[in-house]
Amino acid sequence: MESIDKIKGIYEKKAAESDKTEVSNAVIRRLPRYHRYLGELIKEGRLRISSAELSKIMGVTASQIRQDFNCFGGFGQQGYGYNVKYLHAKIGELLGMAEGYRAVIVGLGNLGKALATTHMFERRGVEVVALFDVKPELVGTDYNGFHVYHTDKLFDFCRENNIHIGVLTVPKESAEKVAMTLSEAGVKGLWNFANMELTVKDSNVIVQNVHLGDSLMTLCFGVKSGKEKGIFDDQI
Amino acid sequence: MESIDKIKGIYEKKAAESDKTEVSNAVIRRLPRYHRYLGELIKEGRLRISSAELSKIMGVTASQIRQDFNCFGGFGQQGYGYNVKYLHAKIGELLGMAEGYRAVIVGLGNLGKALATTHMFERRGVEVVALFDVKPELVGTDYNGFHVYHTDKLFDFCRENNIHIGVLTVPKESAEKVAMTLSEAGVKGLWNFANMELTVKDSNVIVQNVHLGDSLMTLCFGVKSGKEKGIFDDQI
DNA sequence: TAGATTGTTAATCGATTAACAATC
DNA sequence: TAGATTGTTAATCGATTAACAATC
Repeated sequence: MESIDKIKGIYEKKAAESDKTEVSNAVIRRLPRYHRYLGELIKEGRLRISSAELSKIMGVTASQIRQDFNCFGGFGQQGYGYNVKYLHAKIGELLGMAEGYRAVIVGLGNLGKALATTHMFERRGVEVVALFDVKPELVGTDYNGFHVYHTDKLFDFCRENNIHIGVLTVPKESAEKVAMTLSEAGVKGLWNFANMELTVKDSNVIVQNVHLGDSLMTLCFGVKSGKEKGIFDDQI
Repeated sequence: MESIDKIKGIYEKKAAESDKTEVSNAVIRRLPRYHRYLGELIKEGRLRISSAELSKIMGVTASQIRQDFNCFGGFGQQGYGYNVKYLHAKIGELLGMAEGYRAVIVGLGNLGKALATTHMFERRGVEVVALFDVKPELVGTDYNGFHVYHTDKLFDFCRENNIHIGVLTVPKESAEKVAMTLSEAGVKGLWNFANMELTVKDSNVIVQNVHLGDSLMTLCFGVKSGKEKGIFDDQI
């Protein structure tokens, strides 16, 4: 009896794993880039494109493009290629652009301001709901149409407003504390610009660290080693 | 005669390739992270560390650490481990921190200001020499101790001041033109924050694109797919 | 139908991990 | 010397590329 349950358990686990559609990180990290290029093609009025042509534009192999898209089921049609708009929409969906995610930006220094000013979030279906800072001259004001709250209010605000994403543009020293607050308030993703790696215990929170300094160093390495025309893309 | 020259050519090419010390991109991209962690260890007063302990701290395998460092020759000592300060210094050297690179920031919006304000550059041995913008209210002023020139002066300035790195925080529309100017003025590396991929023809220039939007999208994907505690690191 | 191009399997390549001999 | 830990080779794993049958 016991051993049958065990075997059943193993099978169920296997099934669950397999329909988890385990897509490799390598593929995931390429999705935003596909999305950008397809957006450009739409602007240019292109209706369809083959993996061969897209591969030339993007500087990757056609094989890789077809493999990548096939991780998520067929987006194309034999003999025709891919419908640009459809593919663009599908990848956008995969990336969660249609989920209506809501974000707060914590830390309104120059970087926080820069992020609050671009259209980066709205263009990707993420709504910035509020800004947070501790500086008395900022708290209570509006910036670019967003209200600035004191960071004391962060926990309650996120609880009450169903916030999915917290953007950390605070100084290194307060990053860990803010991350903790956000995670306890139920936020699901942290976009971390503080120059340190967060150790969030809550296993429901995922952290995306942005290390601009690392990017600069990689560029310096390239300059030093005099790489022939190299184009690096930052990602993850 | 011709065929002998041909063969000779092939051999010379092979030799040149082999002493190019071809280090994989995967390794290069990990170097800044090693450097950061070693910096932390120095702050903590650690004098030596084994690959085993470092692997625990950084969440990678000890094998990988030893392989990575060995791409550049032995930095450690059997039975002892690695001298933290020495290793930190060596990796810094590899990354070009001691090269005395000089940079200009072009585009003094919020992002340009953010970069001009952090100590990111000086901490990595890169000197910011000047800022550039086209806005009349900025041109001729100083920002955070750096002089702001009109972008018209970019070409001459870079020529005359031996600038290695150009930071592009200009709007998308002007990015391509600024990149061209910088590359013609002899700049060796472009750090591109404009939300587009540059096509620089000059094969002596390397471009590092920073796509913050891609990073945000990757985070959204993670949130959507409800990845169990995942920590992504942005890089290249 | 013939031509084009995907979806998908097989082959290759490269990167990571494991193992262990060298050596401090 | 014995113990520790690297440097390095071999084994494994995963990702990319090539090839081609399926099919629009």
